[in-house]
Amino acid sequence: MVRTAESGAASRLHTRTRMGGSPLAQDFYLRPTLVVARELLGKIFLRHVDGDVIAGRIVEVEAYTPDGDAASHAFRGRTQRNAAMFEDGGVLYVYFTYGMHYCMNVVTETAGRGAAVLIRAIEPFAGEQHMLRNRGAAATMKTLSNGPAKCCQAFGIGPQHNGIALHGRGDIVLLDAPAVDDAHVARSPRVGIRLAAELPWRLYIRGNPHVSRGPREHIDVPVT
DNA sequence: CAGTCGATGTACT
DNA sequence: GTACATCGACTGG
Repeated sequence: MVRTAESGAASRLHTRTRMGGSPLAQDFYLRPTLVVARELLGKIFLRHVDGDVIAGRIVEVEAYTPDGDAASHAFRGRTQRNAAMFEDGGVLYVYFTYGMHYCMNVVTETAGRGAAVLIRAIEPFAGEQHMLRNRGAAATMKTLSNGPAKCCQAFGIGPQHNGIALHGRGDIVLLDAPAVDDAHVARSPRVGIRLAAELPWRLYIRGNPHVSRGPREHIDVPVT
């Protein structure tokens, strides 16, 4: 049978149903960045590619907020690289770094704000074999997606995905899933930054084996 | 384990 | 020119 765009979309909806969650609506992303970051923990990142489904549960994120956050790519205003951060929330911001890696962010708040949440680690949920192939020889099941560049590699995310919507009918989507209890959420300073290094805006699921290498210390203070 | 370091290209100053 | 929201290989304990 010829695969039309329509049947492709129908197939994707069917997969979402099997995964147990519906796509997060755009409203989810339009709220304050720290709130979105906190609630992204536990949600499902899913991609349809080459007839496969790759999916996993977000277990670690970092917030890059729009007001006075010197570590944010948007801190000095809009540039060619960070333009996606200034779109309405709910699109992907993908950037290239260290000469060889891509990292992906979920854009938050409303157009013109310049805010995003970095996806730092995902617990594989489906399509692990596909992820292994994408990651290459050095990868193991434990290191499939326990870091921001590894997440992009595992899911095949690259510059062609910069600015795409996560709440539409495309082949990359975030699915709702049960909230993670406060007791399981830890905070620490963000990893690998120089500026604003004291801000504890890395959030992760405490004890989850798919969280990246990062500070062991955590701060038991509610996210504000 | 932990710590160190090279790879490798681009955006921005 | 410099810094970079990283990774993986390698070292030493």
